[in-house]
Amino acid sequence: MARSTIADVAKLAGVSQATVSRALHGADNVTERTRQKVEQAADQLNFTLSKNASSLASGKTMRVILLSSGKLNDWFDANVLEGVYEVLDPEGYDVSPAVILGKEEADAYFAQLPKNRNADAIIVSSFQLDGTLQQQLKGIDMPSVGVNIPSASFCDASVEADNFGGMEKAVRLLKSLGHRSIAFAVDYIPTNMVYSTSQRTEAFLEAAEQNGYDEDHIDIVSAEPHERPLPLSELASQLVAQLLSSQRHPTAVCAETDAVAIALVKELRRQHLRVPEDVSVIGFDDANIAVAADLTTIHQDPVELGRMAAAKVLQLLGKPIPTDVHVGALHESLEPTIVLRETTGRSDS
Amino acid sequence: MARSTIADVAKLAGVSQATVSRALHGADNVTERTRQKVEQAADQLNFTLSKNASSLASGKTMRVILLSSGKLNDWFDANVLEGVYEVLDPEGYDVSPAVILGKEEADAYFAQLPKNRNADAIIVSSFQLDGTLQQQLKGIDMPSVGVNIPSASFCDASVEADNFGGMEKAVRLLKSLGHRSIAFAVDYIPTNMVYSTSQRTEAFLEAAEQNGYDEDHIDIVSAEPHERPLPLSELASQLVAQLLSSQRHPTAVCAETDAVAIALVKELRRQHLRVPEDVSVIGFDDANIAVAADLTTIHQDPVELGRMAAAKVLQLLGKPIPTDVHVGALHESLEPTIVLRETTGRSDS
DNA sequence: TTGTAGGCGTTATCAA
DNA sequence: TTGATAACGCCTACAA
Repeated sequence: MARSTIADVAKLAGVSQATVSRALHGADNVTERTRQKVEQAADQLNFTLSKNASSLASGKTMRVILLSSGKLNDWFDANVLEGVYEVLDPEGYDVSPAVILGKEEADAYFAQLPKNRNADAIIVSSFQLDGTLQQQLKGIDMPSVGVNIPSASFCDASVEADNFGGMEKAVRLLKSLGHRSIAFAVDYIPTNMVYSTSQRTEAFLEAAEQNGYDEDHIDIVSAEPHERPLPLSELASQLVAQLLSSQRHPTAVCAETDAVAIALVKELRRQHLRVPEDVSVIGFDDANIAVAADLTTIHQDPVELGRMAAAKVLQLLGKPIPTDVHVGALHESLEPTIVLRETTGRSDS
Repeated sequence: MARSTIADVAKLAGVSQATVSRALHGADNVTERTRQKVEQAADQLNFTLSKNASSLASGKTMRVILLSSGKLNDWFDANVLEGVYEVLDPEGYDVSPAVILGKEEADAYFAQLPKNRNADAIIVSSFQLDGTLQQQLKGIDMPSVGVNIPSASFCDASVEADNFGGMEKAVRLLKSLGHRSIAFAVDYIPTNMVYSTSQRTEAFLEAAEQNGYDEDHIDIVSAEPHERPLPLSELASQLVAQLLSSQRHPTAVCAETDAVAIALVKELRRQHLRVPEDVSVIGFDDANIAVAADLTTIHQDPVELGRMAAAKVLQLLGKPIPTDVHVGALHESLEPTIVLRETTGRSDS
């Protein structure tokens, strides 16, 4: 069955193509009677508008790109995608996910992007862009909104989970629990690409200082430099070794992510240290693995970040925004919360 | 900066539009020298082809729809998406995710689908389609491939994880461990939509029988009917109550999914039963929460399912298939494996 | 190997 | 409110 075109519908309904187009788009300047005729005809012919043809003619693609720095099955990225999809899909937008894993890929992608007007807007999730890329992003003619991007002022809008606020809460919790010496555990981060999570080390240091921890009571433990991702067990083993051999004897550790935290807990227990009795551990993210592992952690909500980002896209595109989506300033920050579970407790010492 | 068109490039390169098109598509019938000229010109003008215009002219959309029955942040669906993306993206295809959550949405979507030639192919993931929908899917002119769809013969191709084979392994494990009375735990499944996981109950029963368990040594515990998703703790509490009050005193339980299994483990421990000493628990899926919770489980690989599905799409589209992707028969089944962790052990009784 | 020209299915402008 | 008709940017016979 050959696809029918707007011309067929027009003929069947006895009107012009233009009218069909108007009717099917719910334009206001169409008689109710005409609209009905058209809709009937369209139904009969099993017709819907071709997105491609519409796009070509109108210049609107009805598509927005979601650029992720992680794979689509990463907890964070999958959740952002879900949020973005939730608000964009009902508005008739396709969301076109794209992933960019390293600096080279990013360069290649952005070099080709400005030329390519194949989307109405772009959402960039979770990585820092260097000066060149920022320029390129600015240079393209479509609105851009950043998600969890440090200093995202080069985007037209942005949302982020406040790493600093989150870390502050974690540190304050540890202080309340009586921990005198605390540590931060972090995987090695390749220098050629800065991710959102890399803010967290800085955030931890800042929070620790502000809460009265001095150099002699702070440890930063991190993995050896490595090219490809380390198995978590290997990572944890390196980190725990540093933790246990530190002269500062930390009794609590914040981890960069839940995954790192969980690996830490397992390795600590393997070394016959009790968590939380001997060592407290706090994660970051509150991914679904955190509840599975009963991990105390900092909760952020990437689905909501995605929703908000999508709302900003709509806003920048001059579209009405669904009432159930929050929308505030162009650049917004979400305050993480802390979730107490089983891996933190009072310090004995 | 106004977007430049193929005409601009043609002029600058001193060739015809047709040649530009050919050159940029890597057609073989273009002189190397010509190609270079064209590429240079394109570069200079910051030009790339417009996907929309190409699609319209060629009839190929270079887009494939991925239809999920779960949200995009569900473990299974996110992983399938990743797999699909991994193989389709390098081939120049966009993957356009769409989610359909209930029977009504499915009806609406499929009713509109046949009319809508906005993709080159469709991948349908993880739900059973009733007769009508099957007909509609058959009726459309684009290739369809199913992922984890029971009896997917109405798709042009399909891949699935073998629930029966997986369950068989789980049951055999329990038998080896000396468990005489075993149970299966399952959430209530709304009757208006059949998911892939609903095969698992059947699979369990079949496996149990074949391994010599009779009616007096098999329990199926399931939640009360409910409309909206139950909190897992609530679900677990219902299930554990049934488990512990059964006259058959099961010493091991297979769960429909990892999430159910983990909730079960927590609730059992809350009731002061030891896992695995008193009760063994096996999950299904080997999602990332399973390793976080040290859960013994049946491992399946949805990323690989996604990859294979995408490869089949390519195949159906008559495209060459990347060498690193497995491709076999049109309808294939993947055998799950069992992963031993900490929630299973010998039966004491 | 390259060029010419018609057409892909809509939208938008301008009249009517 | 509706109807002609010219774009939109590219592809693909077909011809050269």
